[in-house]
Amino acid sequence: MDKLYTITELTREFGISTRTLRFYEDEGLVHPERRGRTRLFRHSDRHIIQNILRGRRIGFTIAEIREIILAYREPPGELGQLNLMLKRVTEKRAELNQKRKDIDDTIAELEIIEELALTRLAEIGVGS
Amino acid sequence: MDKLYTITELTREFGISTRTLRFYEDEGLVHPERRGRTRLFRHSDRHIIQNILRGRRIGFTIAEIREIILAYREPPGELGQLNLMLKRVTEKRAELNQKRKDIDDTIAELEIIEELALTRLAEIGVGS
DNA sequence: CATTCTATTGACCTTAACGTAAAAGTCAAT
DNA sequence: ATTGACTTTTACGTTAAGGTCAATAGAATG
Repeated sequence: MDKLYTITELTREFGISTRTLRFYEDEGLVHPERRGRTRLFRHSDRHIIQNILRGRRIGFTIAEIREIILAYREPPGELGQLNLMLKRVTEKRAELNQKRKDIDDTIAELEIIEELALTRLAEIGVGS
Repeated sequence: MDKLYTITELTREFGISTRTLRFYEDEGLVHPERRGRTRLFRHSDRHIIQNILRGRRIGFTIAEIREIILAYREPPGELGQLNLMLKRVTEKRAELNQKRKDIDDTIAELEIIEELALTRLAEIGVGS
């Protein structure tokens, strides 16, 4: 089962446009085969698309996403590059931890807003 | 102690530009006083700026941030609006929970990358 | 075979969130 | 009174991540 996906199959599955997938190909993130001129995506492409969308949801740029994908594919051979990569990983992790905290704080704030609204609703509901 | 902040005090504290703060004023998020023409920011403004930056870090647009700020300031009086607001809050919370999961998954992935790199480093370190 | 989808390429267009530069005013200190 | 640091408004510029549109090409189906 080496299923190949057409572009519209994937756009429907992920709720994105064909333009978006072609853009990701132009950016070198994904490498579909060709039958004639039409693209056929492999499982690996599909998996990468999922990663891209995940990265997108948490606010990574395409450049950052590409960096992570590449780091996964081919860990650099040179010492300097490896140390640089470790530093970048540490930075990213700190950034993500900050975002986690921001999200938790915002959820807490949303809950306060929710309670305000519910209280207000109860008042109106009783009064009317 | 009703300290007022100048614009550059705040840009330095938060690591943002004056342009950014003026933009936030144009967007109606912040309402500094004026002494002559120069802006003087209150504590409440400073607090809102912190909220904006937090929202920004987790990828909210200015419009979304404004919506949250307004919801906090003045819970709507009308029933339809209140119900709409509750729906939006529920949506936002779901979105934030998804982002939390995305972040956790990405952190896990970064840790794999880190281990790959450390292993590679050990190999090189021993070999040289 | 003609038609009807669906895909492709190339080009220019769009939006948010500021950046940047110009021209000019304010204020304290030298 | 000039320098220097800081501020203002106005206005055009920029970048990322696609959107949109036109013209063309294959593919599939009646």
